[in-house]
Amino acid sequence: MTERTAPARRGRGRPARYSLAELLDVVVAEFNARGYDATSMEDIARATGMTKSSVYHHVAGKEALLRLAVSRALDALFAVLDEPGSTSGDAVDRLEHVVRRSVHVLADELPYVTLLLRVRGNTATEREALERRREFDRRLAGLVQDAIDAGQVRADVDPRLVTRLLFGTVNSLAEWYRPGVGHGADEVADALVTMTFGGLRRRH
Amino acid sequence: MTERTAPARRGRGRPARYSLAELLDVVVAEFNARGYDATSMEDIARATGMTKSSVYHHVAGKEALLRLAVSRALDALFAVLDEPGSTSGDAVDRLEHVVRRSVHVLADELPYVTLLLRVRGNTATEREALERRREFDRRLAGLVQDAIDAGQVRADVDPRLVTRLLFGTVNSLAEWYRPGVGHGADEVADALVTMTFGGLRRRH
DNA sequence: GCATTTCCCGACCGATCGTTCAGTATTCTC
DNA sequence: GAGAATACTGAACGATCGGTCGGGAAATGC
Repeated sequence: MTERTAPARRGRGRPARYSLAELLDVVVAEFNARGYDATSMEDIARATGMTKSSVYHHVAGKEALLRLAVSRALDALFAVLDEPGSTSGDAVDRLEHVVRRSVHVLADELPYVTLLLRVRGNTATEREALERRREFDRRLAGLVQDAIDAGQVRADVDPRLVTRLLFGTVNSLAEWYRPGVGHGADEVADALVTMTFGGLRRRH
Repeated sequence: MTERTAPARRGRGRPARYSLAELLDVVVAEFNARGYDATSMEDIARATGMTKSSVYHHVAGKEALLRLAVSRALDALFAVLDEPGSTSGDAVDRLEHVVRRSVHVLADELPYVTLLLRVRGNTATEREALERRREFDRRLAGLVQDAIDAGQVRADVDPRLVTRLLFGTVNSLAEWYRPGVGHGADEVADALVTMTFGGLRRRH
């Protein structure tokens, strides 16, 4: 999305040790291990095997690395909303589709989404990320409202409250889900939908 | 719990501007606003109206402030497990009691629990807090297992997965719940139990 | 082989970090 | 009021922060 994930470009000078995407993978792992603020450029240099100044050859600075990372997560999440399953069909099915696909995005882009979910708003970059996240949450709330309006989700609970609980559950996956160990993303999505929609769907 | 919340002690010398508990309230608010690592002792001094060096008269250092704060949260959470409703009665009712009371603790001690949930393990203090959290989670998993063994919760989902989803939902409250605005803790607990237990309880 | 392009490094910058300390202010006890 | 006790301050500490810069290393194109 941001750049070709291939080793590097072909061209004139000395070949790079990292493509931008590869570099970002290493950096985001560091950010998540220690937290963005607690991770120094020295930490990043050590993790990449380069020196601090070499890192600055690839990116403008620490904040630019954060921007690249959270943008990747946000792009992946917003893409879910444009999928056919999110825009057509019964409202409750669209909602369930977005929930399931959000789980998969979280699993596929785990480090990037994890970083996004921890952004606090200290810098301009972080505040912009928070604003995009809020926009995403508004879209989700709209889906829940649609499902209630369609009479497919019980109406005796506040839709905004349901939205926060439902996607709070999804986001909490970032705290413990690890790809490859334990359950796969499909199983987790099944369990989550069973638990939450079991209580949300109108009995029939 | 940690100290008398009263203005200060009565005694010989100059009266203190803050009791330890009052100081901690201000500090934890700062930690949560910017994140622990991004909050400098200068920030804390400004928020309290004191100078940096005055803060050191009250506490040993920045890490000691964190330790006091997360201990308060952990003490409150563990206390829930010792309540009568958590130790007697049907297994599924004990589980529901712990969920509801955890929501209330999270609401009552919101800044402290929020801080606890964001601990990453950079220092010895943080790693000890993480270990206590893991012990708490183990106790929770035991409750879920009991409810499954008693045939009161559907057995076709992994108990550890259910535990993580269920209390992931509870913990996600820290991301948006604000006392005084929107719903009260009781309403949130009701909605959360309805949504999750609706899908968890065995149909009868 | 030589110019060009790209990548990378060592040394250093001013700012800020958490912390210390010697000293001053303010209060209580007697 | 003398003296003890507690609360607080200003200035400075070494360490580390994110970032800069000039130059050398390694590749391509001709």
